[in-house]
Amino acid sequence: MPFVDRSVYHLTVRSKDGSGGRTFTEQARRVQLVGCAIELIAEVGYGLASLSKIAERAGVAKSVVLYHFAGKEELLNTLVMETFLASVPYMVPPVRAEGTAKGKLAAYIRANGRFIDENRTAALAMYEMFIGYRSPEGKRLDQVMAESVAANPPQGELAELDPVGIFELGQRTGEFRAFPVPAMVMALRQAIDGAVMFLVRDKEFDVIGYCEELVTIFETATKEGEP
Amino acid sequence: MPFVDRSVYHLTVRSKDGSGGRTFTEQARRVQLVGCAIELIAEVGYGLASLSKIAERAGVAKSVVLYHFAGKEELLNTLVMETFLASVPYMVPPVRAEGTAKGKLAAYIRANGRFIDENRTAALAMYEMFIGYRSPEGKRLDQVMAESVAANPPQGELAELDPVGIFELGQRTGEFRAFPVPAMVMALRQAIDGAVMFLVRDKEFDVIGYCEELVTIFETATKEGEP
Amino acid sequence: MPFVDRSVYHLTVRSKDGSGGRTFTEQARRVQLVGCAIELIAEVGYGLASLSKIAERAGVAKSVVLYHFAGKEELLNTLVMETFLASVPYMVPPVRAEGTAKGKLAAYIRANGRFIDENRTAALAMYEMFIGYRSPEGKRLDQVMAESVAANPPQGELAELDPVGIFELGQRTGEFRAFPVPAMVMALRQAIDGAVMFLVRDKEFDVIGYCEELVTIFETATKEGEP
Amino acid sequence: MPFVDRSVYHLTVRSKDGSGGRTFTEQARRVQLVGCAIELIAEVGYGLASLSKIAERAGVAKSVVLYHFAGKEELLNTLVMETFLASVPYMVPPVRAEGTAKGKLAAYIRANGRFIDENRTAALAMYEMFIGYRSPEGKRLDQVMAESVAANPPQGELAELDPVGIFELGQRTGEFRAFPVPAMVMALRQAIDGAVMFLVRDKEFDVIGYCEELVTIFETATKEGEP
DNA sequence: GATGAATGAGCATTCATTCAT
DNA sequence: GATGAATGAATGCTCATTCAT
Repeated sequence: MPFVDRSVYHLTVRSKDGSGGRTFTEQARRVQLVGCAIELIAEVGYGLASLSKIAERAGVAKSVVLYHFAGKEELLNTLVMETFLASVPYMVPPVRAEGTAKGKLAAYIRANGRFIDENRTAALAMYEMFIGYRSPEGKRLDQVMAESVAANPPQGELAELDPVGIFELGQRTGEFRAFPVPAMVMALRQAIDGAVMFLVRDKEFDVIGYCEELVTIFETATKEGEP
Repeated sequence: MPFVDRSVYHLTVRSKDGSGGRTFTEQARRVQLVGCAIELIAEVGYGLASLSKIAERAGVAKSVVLYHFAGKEELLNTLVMETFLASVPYMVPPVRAEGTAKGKLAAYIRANGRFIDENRTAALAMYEMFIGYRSPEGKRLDQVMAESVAANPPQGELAELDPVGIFELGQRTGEFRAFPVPAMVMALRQAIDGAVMFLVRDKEFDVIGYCEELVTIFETATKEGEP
Repeated sequence: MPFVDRSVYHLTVRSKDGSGGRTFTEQARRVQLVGCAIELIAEVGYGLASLSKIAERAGVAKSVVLYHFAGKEELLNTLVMETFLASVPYMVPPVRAEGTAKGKLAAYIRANGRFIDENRTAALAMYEMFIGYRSPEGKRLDQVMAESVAANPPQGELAELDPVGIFELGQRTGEFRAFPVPAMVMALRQAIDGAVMFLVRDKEFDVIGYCEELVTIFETATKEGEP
Repeated sequence: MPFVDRSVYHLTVRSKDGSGGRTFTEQARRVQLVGCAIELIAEVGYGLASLSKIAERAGVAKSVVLYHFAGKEELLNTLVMETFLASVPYMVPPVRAEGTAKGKLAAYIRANGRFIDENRTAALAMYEMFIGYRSPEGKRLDQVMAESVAANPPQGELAELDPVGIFELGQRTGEFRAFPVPAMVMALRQAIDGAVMFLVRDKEFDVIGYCEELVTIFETATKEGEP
């Protein structure tokens, strides 16, 4: 799982003093445990992923998990954040490289597809988290993240993970017709998540091909002059 | 919730000997409990919906739930089947009334929208089930249903809940371009489920309007001559 | 333990609808579990009294305790309230029967002694609770009770468990000298609790005799003309 | 907390070979950790005072505590012994300076009051220990100490911390009446501990004033010719 | 039909302690 | 001297299910 290797970098970067501050062992365990959590959640879903099972999968005692993470919540937060950060290098450069909204849209879909294709387990786990997670107060992951985003908006690259900017650009330049942006965003995001649903059924599913079809669908659906 | 009243009919119909066979009280309790389960799941999600809370909401003892349903599994199966059956009268007649594939596609999306719009709680619960449910063997709801469908394919009306026939018809008649049907089905189904995701955030969301936009998107996306 | 038998009466009386409302079995279990909790706390102290050990002592599964009590907190509340209520018939009538403050003071000490003498285990458990208990927010039992008393002051008999009224009466009538009442209350209450400390060391300790000595001590210590 | 500084001296004195034998660092760490334990226990009680929290308060790793003390038990023993030893210079000289039993009794109460007044945190911690502590075999602190005292009776100054000698002296000289000494000792010790209970409720409580009242109470309660 | 009672498995979390470095 | 890592036992609690009435 290339995703997990890459995440080591991010874990280190994000530690308090900016220089690491975690020992090598600690770092490795955290990565291993996050990896096990990803695998487990991808397999059995968020609801059935317990700390015991994560520990079992990692071959350590349950208390080891709680030694390295303050609680279930922190482990999960880390896992979500890791996956998000891991997707940034997939998504941002290709979108930025395109000059037109149409080009950015296609790049966005293809990049997302590539990330899912190359991080199948992590993508599945994230999907499970999105649909199954509830905070202690009962909030869904997207609600929690929406609030967190409202509190301190993502700077720079992270902001570009949201396709809303692409659609607004296209409507400003006249490339796209005058559809309601939130509806188009939802349809697009859900359609992309459909790739993960296919993966659930078939681990060998052709994610790239599916996304090419999505490019066609959303290029025609947004084109000026339609319908 | 008009949906639940209607479901009484189906519950009766589906009883083993084909003629009812459940007493009126039994029937009423099952309906009541399924209704409570729907409300609870819509509120707190599948993972946090326990039999105790369902019983509490119904104002009966926990054991009553297990008297009327063999276990949590059966209650959930019933709830899913009920909701599917409840959607049939919304979906089938409008689609049948249309002569063209394009007409059927639009009718399908609008009918589905109307069902979600008029059965918000049930639609939400179903969505939660789809994402949170795992069978005792670890299978997701769609996997279980796919296998069940494979074992004994739905006859008559139920078969028409699947949009695959519409797309195949359109490609045969030349109305639609030559896209891969499974991809288009997934994109469509996921986009429609997006209406429920909006409902999660905003109970007053304009489902009908969103579905009109989907009609536009998928009419242009399927039209011959594109892209 | 006569105390526990008596407590059945109070448990019944205190139930919501005034007529019981708990089944006989439920009532019996609650009494049994409170009894076991009292014994255990008296033996090992509050800190080491876990639900598992209470259940073990009662010969039932741990979950049985949680079936009959909402949580550890409720079990403990019940136990404290039971013991308080059980002490009322010991304390109030003898104090009321006396006309003078001096007579009431002696009656108070002797009645408290009789209660401790005849409910050694419960008295010990209460003492352990008073010194060892911390609410989830970190408050001691006397703090919690002081707040609860402030919120809705005890009516009638319960109010008479506090010796402050006796001292104030004696100072009004001129029977007692002008000592600071809170200090005298503390000294008296602590001295009476000394009987329980003796019981810890020696189960056969002569509580009644000790209390007679306390009567002498506090009669001379309060008498007008002294020192 | 002057008490802790003074305790360094005692820690050194008590080390195995009688001549010190601990390095300065070792000594300082032990003092620091005992001090942190005192603060923590005074704040949250014995039951909730864990090694982790003590270490956290001291700003060291949890394992450091176990490096300097064989286990929780040894840390606690040290803490108790320290506090006892710290009280000796408060208690012994004033009592010795008095010639009469009456004078010694008053000096004992006042000296104890001064110690509590000037070592509020330590006094509170000790009180918490007395009520909350249980040895691994289930014995209370006073039981453990009673046995330890029986095994090798305190020599010299430490013996004078017990007021029993004062009461016996007074009865021999005819200053005091013929009360049962153990009862009077208990009443006195408990009444003095009442000062700590007041401190729990109010950190600014006038300990000295309270002890003056105790002097009055116990002078009249012990005086020959009474009641 | 309905329910009160009981149960064992599982959960997240805390804790004192051990050990290698 | 100090510490990071690991661990097993224990805690309060939730849950689906069984059973006798």
